[in-house]
Amino acid sequence: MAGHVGQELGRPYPLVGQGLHLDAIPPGPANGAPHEGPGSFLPEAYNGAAPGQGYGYRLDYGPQGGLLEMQPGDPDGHQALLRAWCPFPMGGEGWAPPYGPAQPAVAYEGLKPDVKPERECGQQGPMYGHPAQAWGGCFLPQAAARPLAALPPPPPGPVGEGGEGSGASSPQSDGSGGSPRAPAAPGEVKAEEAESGDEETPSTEEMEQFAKELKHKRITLGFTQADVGLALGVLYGKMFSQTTICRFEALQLSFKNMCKLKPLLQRWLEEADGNANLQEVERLSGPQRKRTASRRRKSRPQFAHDFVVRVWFCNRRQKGKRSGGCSVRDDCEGGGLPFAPPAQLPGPPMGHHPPPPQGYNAAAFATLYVPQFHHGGEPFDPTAPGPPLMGHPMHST
DNA sequence: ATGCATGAGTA
DNA sequence: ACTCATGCATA
Repeated sequence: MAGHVGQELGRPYPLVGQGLHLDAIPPGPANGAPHEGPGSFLPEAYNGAAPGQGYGYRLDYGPQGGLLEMQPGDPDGHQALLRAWCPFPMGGEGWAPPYGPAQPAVAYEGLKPDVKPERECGQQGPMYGHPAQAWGGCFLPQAAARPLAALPPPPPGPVGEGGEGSGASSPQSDGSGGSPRAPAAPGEVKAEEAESGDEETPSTEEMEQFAKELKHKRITLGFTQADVGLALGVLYGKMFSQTTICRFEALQLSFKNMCKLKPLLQRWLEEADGNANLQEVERLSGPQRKRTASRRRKSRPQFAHDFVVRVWFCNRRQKGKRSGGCSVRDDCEGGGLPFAPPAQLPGPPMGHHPPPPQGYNAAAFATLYVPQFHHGGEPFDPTAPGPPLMGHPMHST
């Protein structure tokens, strides 16, 4: 379950590019409330457990974060949207943890090779003059890591791995100690590799090539290594540190490890690249419907933030009406609040956003992971007053 | 970008 | 005891 959030196969909603993109919200540090766990900027923050339904993501805008949940059958993702953020204190009135506390999750086991890697040789070969651990182990062709495409659909449940803490927590699928060595000699045992692309055990050259490409595109797209590491967490439930991404790019990981990470990074790359292209296309496709001209274009982070705030108010009004009896149509207009907002909003509304984590490139990250909202095929600004938000069920309070 | 530490898995 | 994956802290 875990480790599989956002996997394309089972992912109910696509990432940026088609309709609503809720499966990834830029993680950020908890706002205000100094508490650990959910909401804090930790890997665990992504471990929204969703036993039996949908996929969960912590939306770190609130003090306790929020669970962004997506479920099949909610094509527009409004349900998810409305559940995206809960302004109420955890456990407090109005708050019902969708799935309970985050649970320790398993790693991205899908990438664990089914077969024990077999070393073909035991020669030393610290490639690229890097760490002693570099390029250890190699696979025989049939021992290649399972292609991502063959991974089982993301079973519902906690995502990612429990906190990485300081030590490693990755499952050691191999453990075979042995002299590091480059993978199979190019061309020798990797015949059937061609068709499936790179999901098969790549050759050293391919790996180098990929690492190079990754770095290049990453930089081109404006992402930092940390961004990528975070993205993997969001997309696949297994977050990686800047260090790891850096080492991957520098080919400083064991070959086996490289093989394990490659599919994830490859997918990230495709995702990021694809999105970039899409945006370019949209940009070039001319001035379609101009958004409300007067409204300045918001940055995506701001956009997402505003949306959250907006939903909060909507829910709040709705709640008020339910108890107050007012039955006037609520158009979610920003003005004329039927009641005064709480003196202190627990989330983004009143607080200020703490600085993003080190190396976190919010702008670039948002470009790829902040959802874009569409309504009837047309993109719309959920922070704007109007129909789009209306009529959609709200998160039960 | 990398030295060092850590913890899981293995022999 | 040792290998390995990984992250933190820091240069």
